[in-house]
Amino acid sequence: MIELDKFFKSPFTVDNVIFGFDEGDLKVLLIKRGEEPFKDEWALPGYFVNENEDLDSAAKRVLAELTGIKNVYLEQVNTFGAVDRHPLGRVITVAYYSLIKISDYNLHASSIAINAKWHSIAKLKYLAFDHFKILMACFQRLKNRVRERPVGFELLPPKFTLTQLQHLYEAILETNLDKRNFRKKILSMNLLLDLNEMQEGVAHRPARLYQFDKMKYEQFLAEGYVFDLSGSKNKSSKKKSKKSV
Amino acid sequence: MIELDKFFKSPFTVDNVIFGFDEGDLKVLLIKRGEEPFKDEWALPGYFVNENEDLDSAAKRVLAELTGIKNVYLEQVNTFGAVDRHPLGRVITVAYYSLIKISDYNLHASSIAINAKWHSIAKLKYLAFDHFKILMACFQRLKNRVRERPVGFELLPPKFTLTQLQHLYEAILETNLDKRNFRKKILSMNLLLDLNEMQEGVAHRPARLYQFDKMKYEQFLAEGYVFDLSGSKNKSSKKKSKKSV
DNA sequence: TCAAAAGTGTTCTTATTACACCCATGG
DNA sequence: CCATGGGTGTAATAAGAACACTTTTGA
Repeated sequence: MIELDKFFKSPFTVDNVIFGFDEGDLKVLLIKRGEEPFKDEWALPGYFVNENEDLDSAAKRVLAELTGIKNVYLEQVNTFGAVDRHPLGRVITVAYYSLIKISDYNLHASSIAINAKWHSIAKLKYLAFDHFKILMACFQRLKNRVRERPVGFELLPPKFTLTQLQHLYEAILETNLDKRNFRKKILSMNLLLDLNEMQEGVAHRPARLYQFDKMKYEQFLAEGYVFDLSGSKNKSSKKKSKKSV
Repeated sequence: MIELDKFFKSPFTVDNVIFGFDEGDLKVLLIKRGEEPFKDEWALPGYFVNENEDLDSAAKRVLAELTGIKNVYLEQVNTFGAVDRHPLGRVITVAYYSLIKISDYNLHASSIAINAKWHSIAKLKYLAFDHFKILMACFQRLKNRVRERPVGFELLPPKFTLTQLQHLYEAILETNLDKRNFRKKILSMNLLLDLNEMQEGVAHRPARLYQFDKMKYEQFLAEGYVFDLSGSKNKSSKKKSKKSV
């Protein structure tokens, strides 16, 4: 029988890339570090995993302590274990991302959150540790996920307009979509519930409000449905020589 | 400044799902355990990570010690850290899969390999620890990968026939493909080099041999090419109510 | 001459793309 | 009455799916 104690042991952490969507922009919740190393630099919220804690639970705990939010979309992405990734010694970190509705998040709910702030992803260039690399890995995963699963709705308020939904997809996919083609496609999936309600107080024609029909999606899933959002491209989003054969 | 020593530490391992393709069947290389726990059960090859070893290096080491093969396609999939996943105490494991050409692998090359054997994935139902779950996660990842990157070629000998290639895709995707549509599609990608050589010694019309043109693929990649193998389905592969919108 | 796998085109159907104007509201 | 974003349909093109027979070889 092997003896576990004879092997190298390391502390390990979870880091959580918390995505939110606001003002047409994809954002990530970062914390300004209060101590060395990387004091006063922006970093991903994360913490050491406890002895009796599963990885997913640890990631949820990090999120709940920071935002007070539970019951959230959470996905493990990758584990970063470069020997020198932490200046004080070896620390392995398991990266997660989660999707929250910014409206649910109350910045002043917790004391930890005092140094937390939403940042537009597009503008970020650097983070403490290897966190920028981690962020990019999670962003890439989200990009892929959003095409094949209806996870985008996790980022929107329960009632939303089709234009909001389109802007969300455009922000995540970093592309432009054609309005008519997008609407045609998304409505043809029959996953949106038309609430027969309208926007109020906007200085233009008010838009219809929709809700994601989770029940229907789960029913479709059971029938072998494949969510697939690929089309509805816009001329201006074309890259060089796409040859999707 | 934080003190790393005050946090919980755990040993951690890498497990490597080594895929191979032989006789039209997708296989995985397993080891029969020589000691408790799970003595005499089949398990994934894996081992503890050393203090000065990156995760990828550890996964490569596991593969090299077992098969003697280096320079291999390797991808990290997920990290499994359930508190009770190892009966002797907490051990976190980072799962990788690798793709090798079975012809490159010499079973008798190393002493560890004495208890190693290729198993058809389709027939497996159980493995030691949580390794069956890990295997399934890696298989699922491979399924997704193979549609969007030309990784399948890593599993074939350098020269192969179109039928071998089709059978490989069928084994990974667990579906049937239409011969004519498959050929049309794969050839239209211009990623295969026709070697103008023929199979020899087969009891039927000999097939042309092809080679994957890696140079061309990398050139296409740089131009924004998107590898996408979706079509060429066969009637008999149709599932219930596919609604790919 | 038989068995076994190689090789090959066309038609139908479905999905994707491109594109421009009128509508409803608040200020 | 103006600015702002909401809402709508059609035609052209491209991709996917269905389908059957002839060829070449070794045994």
